[in-house]
Amino acid sequence: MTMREVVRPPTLTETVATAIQEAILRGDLRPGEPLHEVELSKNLNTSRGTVREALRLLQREGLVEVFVYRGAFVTELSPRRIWEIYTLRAKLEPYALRLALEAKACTPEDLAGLKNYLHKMGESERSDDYQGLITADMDFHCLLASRSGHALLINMLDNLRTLTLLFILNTKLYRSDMVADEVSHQAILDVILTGDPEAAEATLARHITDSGTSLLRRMAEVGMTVGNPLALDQGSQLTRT
Amino acid sequence: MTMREVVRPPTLTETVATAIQEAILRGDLRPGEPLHEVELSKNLNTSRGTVREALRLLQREGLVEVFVYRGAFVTELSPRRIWEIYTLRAKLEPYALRLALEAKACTPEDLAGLKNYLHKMGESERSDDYQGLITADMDFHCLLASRSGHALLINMLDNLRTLTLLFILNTKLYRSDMVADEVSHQAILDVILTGDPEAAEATLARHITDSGTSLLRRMAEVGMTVGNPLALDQGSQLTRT
DNA sequence: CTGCGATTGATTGTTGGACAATTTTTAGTA
DNA sequence: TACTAAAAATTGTCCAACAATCAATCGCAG
Repeated sequence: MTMREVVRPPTLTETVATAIQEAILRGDLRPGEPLHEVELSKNLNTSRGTVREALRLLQREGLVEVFVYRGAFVTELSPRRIWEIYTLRAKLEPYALRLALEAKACTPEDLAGLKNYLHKMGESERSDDYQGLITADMDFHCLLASRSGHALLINMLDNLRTLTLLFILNTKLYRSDMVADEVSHQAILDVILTGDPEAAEATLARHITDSGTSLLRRMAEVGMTVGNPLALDQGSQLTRT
Repeated sequence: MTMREVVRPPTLTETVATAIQEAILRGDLRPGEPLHEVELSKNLNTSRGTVREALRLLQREGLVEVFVYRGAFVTELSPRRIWEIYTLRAKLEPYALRLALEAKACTPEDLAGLKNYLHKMGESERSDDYQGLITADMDFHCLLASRSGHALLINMLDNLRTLTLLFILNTKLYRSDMVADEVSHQAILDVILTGDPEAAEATLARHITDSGTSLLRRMAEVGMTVGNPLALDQGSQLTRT
């Protein structure tokens, strides 16, 4: 008898959580919007407790912020927070790639998958499929990270990527990066094929850093605040608490 | 009227969570031990729901693992997981230090604090105060990280440090590292005083990596498994899922 | 005696209602 | 208008119950 992957039927809390998450990433629930427990429990036909747990789950992913006695809100991404997300990704994702290469964990299928996502990106771009483009982009980075085999790292990167998604989908700034990103991804793929962990790590780090700074710069140009009108502190500018 | 920091009275859930956390770090609850909701709610004079939320909080910190329909358990740290924790700390903590130095965010008081923790470590060592020694060690690293001003990063490092604590307190292996750690910390302090971010980052990275590999090596020697008797895979050895 | 399946018991998942604590809103007053 | 106090809305916490699932026990065939 072959080993079969047992799929646990998701608990109701998880179902509710993903429902809310999809609503957020679909744009039905915008950043800063309050998430009332009773309202959600009515709409989703569940109890308040279940909604509470679901909201805490999303809080763990960073998609929702919870304040005592004030409730849960869709996370508002300040430029500062976006900077934090991109700097962390720039540190962690290249490290994951390095691990994967050092362990020779990238199978030919993986490489084919990467190439496929790359192809999808180009295709989505030509057909003006914004959503598809972003999805392919995320899948590309996701596959890279997953091959590290580093569970904690993979989990962190998952959350950071979800936040990146939330940010990108709520600003239309990403579009102008499409072409640059595609050639950049091609470069990454090339480096991976050489199998040099050091070089791959450096290349990926640069790609992520560039994406982040590019987005932040254009955010500043447009004067966009992504919901939270905080100070537009540039890059490595730090403020004491 | 001066701005006053309002201290929110901790919610009951948080109180319960810290109570359980302290019990775990005190060693009353050992890794792998089950945490029954009803039992805890009786002991702590609260409702089951409150205990549930507290357990999810601890799950987010990594101190507790929750399985559907099976309950919560004190996290069992496999050598593999310990390797993951130390590699991540080795990547993130030095980066935090670098940020702090680049932003010149280290005040003289901070340096005095670091020196103080260093002093405490030496003192605790001479008086054989194991707990005090570890606490001072953690405080040292905590202060370093906090000055980065990078909220996401600080949060991640907090969780990783708690896990490190859980691990160290459940193995007596740390003791033989005491002296080495103290001189190592002194070296870190020296590099910080020079103010060179690059050098400080490198020094701290080496310190953490050394601590991790040293602990893992001695774990393997003793054949210790910290609860979970998984494969004792060495360092960067990776296994596909 | 051993290995297997069905039954039982224990524990978690989920519900609904209720009340307390706190915030937010509203109304009223100077 | 600004400030204060009452009212409404929302979250925090508790309780009791039932459903769903897991762990242990028991009986039975081999």
